[in-house]
Amino acid sequence: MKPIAKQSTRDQVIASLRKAIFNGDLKDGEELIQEEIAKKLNVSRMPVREAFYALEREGLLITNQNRRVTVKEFTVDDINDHYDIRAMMEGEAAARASQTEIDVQELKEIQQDIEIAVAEKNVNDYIITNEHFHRVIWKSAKSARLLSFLDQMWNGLPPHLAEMVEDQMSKSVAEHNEIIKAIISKNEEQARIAMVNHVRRSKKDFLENY
Amino acid sequence: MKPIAKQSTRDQVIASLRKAIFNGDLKDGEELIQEEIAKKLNVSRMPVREAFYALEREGLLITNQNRRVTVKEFTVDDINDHYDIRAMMEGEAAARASQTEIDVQELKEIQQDIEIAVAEKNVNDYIITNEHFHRVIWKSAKSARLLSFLDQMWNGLPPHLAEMVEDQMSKSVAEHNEIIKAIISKNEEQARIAMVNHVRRSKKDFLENY
DNA sequence: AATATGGATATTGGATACAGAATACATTAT
DNA sequence: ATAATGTATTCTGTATCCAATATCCATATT
Repeated sequence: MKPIAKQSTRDQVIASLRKAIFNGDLKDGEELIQEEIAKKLNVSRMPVREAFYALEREGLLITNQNRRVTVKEFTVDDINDHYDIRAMMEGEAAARASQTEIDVQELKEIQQDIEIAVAEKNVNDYIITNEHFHRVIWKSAKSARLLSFLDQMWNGLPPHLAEMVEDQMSKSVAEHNEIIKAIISKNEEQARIAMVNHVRRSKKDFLENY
Repeated sequence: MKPIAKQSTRDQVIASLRKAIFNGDLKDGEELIQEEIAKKLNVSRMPVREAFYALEREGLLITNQNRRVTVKEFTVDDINDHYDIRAMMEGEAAARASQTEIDVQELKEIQQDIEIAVAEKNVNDYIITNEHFHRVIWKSAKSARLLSFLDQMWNGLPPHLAEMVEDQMSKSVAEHNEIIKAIISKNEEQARIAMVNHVRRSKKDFLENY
């Protein structure tokens, strides 16, 4: 038996809003009204307010003084910036992970799950398992700051903007294998480079489909 | 005439709490009660709640489910981590800044102000001008993500833990000059190295006085 | 007709009130 | 006496209420 993961209303609202933004149900630049969202989600305005605030800090919403919040519009520059910084930080995480007793077996197993998802063209499974892969590396880097920032970035850009095309997924698989190889051989700089390349290539594909 | 910078109660509470933590008025591990803080600051619980939430995301407070928030206790590992990640990010910022049309004149002027503060042994002025110096570089790096993360880090560790000793301030001045030199010569890697060294040395001094 | 002014409306920010969860304490049973 | 259970208290989370502010629209003024 596992402990029950209680979720506050606020966190549920955050999840709902994030999902809606990622789905495209809430479009870029759209104005959100506390009461409307509250009514739709059948909660009071209070948790919605706190959710707005949280998502503003995450960079997904923009709030102006006493004015409605709007869904952040991402420019090409924003996306470039996002991926460049992410590449640096994920690279650092991979480099650090390669120097620790990271559970390579776990990584390999996740990678197999990813390959299954890709073979089945199951985009949803791909997204979940891919995130898992990255998170194992982040965790092994053993840096609270790095983890927190990577977390913010992972949630910080609506992925719906780029469709997960088949082509992209298989490229990803190959790149993950490069990362695993570098980690196994405990080659710090190779791990960094492999990860940076992986993220940079994602950026390119993202922008091409944008 | 400048526009009046209205500040929400929430933001004022955030500022008060941060200051209290940095001063040591709120000690590591201390439990905070929403209503107590609200009463002390003569506001309602609501802005206090949101301030708690914001400071939790900043890493200064820890909140447990339905339980009081506590002031984060920083271990030596946390401090090492903090400075290491900051070194990486500030290094990146300096490297980027060196490749842009950064206002070197402004940097030099700030540096002069820092030198005055150091000569006068005015710790408060030193803290303000030093932050200014760093922020100019961050801004020139032209990365919203980097800026946001550096901002979080700058506010993320209570500086009261280490006294600003005279010795440290003068070392800082010399290091800043190295950074300026590298930026003037538009030497990207040199700028990065100079900044990384600067932050790493700060860490050492911080830990020695800890 | 164009611009400014004043008031109505919409919406947010903050205070208060109420409900639910966690802890501490007392009481009971073994 | 010790452990388990029930109860009271404290504090947090959510809802509702009130006040302040911004926007919108109608009207007046030049």
